[in-house]
Amino acid sequence: MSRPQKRHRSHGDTLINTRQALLEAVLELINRDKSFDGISLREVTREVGITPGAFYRHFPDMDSLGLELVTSSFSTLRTMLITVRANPIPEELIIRRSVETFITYVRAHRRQFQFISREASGGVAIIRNAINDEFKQLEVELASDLSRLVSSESWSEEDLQMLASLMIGSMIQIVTQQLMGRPRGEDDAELILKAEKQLRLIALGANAWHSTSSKNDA
Amino acid sequence: MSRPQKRHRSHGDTLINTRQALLEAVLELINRDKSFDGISLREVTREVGITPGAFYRHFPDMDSLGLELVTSSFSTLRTMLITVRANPIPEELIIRRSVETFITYVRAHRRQFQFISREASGGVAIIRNAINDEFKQLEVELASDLSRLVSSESWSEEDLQMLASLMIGSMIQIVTQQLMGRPRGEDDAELILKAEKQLRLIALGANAWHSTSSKNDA
DNA sequence: TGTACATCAGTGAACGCGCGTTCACTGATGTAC
DNA sequence: TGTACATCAGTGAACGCGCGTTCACTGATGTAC
Repeated sequence: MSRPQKRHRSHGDTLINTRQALLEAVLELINRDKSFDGISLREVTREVGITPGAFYRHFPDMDSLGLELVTSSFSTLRTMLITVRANPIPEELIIRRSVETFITYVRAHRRQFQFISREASGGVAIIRNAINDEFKQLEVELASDLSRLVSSESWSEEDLQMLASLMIGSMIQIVTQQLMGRPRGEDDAELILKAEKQLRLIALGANAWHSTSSKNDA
Repeated sequence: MSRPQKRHRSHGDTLINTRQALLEAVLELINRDKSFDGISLREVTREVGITPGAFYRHFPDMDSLGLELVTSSFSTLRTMLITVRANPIPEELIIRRSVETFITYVRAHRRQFQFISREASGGVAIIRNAINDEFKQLEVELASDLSRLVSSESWSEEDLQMLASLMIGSMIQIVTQQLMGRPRGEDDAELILKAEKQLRLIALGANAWHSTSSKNDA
């Protein structure tokens, strides 16, 4: 009924919404095959439907917006990991359940993971470093979790980090494939199976680890 | 003695050199923290020292140049893999030697690997896809190599692909860390050791694979 | 050895366009009285 | 309930700049005679 009516939103209420819309606009543009480095401030505001100048009411520059995306995306990822850990896991199904939860989350937050995948080795150093710090942090946390599960007698902290890094690295790899590749034969179900198998193989390797590692260290 | 003398190079001789210089200029800009998506044609010609229009004497557009970089970078990578395979490997040292060769090559061709790492999940779809096709190809080749090494009785082709993918994926991960991270504690020697350990753990997992995988497939 | 001609990498000027940033402004909302 | 004022998200015009692409041109080199 009311005609378009010039925007001029007020403070308080819609401030947060426009801010959010700016963040989501960047994710949307990433999803449309841009890299953060190649997205212009004007594109972002155009996507949201505000004038370029209005951007500065919310962020001092694009980098700040990017850093906030890193924080919020990893916050989503952490929420997921808490879910995985919280469930009392029926022993042998731990890998299967973890992978399923993981993939479900990735599907539900597709664009955030796409952002992380793409910018983890992207061209903007400040964002790339922020992402890799977060990953490093996750590895430390996982290593600490593993130290409780594994026959801890002689797993050095270094080896646990290595194992955690291998596990997380493999999952990143799989997710990146899921998010970036064109269909190309492989579909989601196949990737879930592949992720499961890779983790299972790593777990087998971990079991065999200490019976042999010292032997080979000649 | 002779003063600068306007360029106007001739055909035949320096054609190839300028072409090469354009390719290398892009690698140089990638190395200076840009993504391919964010590099302009003018930046590239400025780097080489020719006028923007002259670019078109060598490539129809930036994408074509990028695709040629993919091809030539993977050609380097293949050369390396042939080296790794050609050496008669003294049994137990296969992993150690392979990792050493790998890291040495990466160091020697730093900027090509940087390009591949960055653009494998970058914002330019045509280049991203070209890179991932090359990786897929490498996985197929490695799987074929592995089928000769492994007690081949009951390794399915699918499982071999999974194993190859895990191995190559881990190495990409390590290399990306080597090329993209700031120093941040970890130095090269540590990464070599980590890569070695990860491959050794994967190899252990592979050895244990078939005694258990069917059990768990309930 | 000398001359005429073809080739073609590179020049430099021009074009219209989208960029980031600034700034005085508008007008809807919230608050104080 | 009504009025005056402060707040501040968003406007719209302007700026100088770097962009990709085009085009007629220049001049060094290679080739034919």
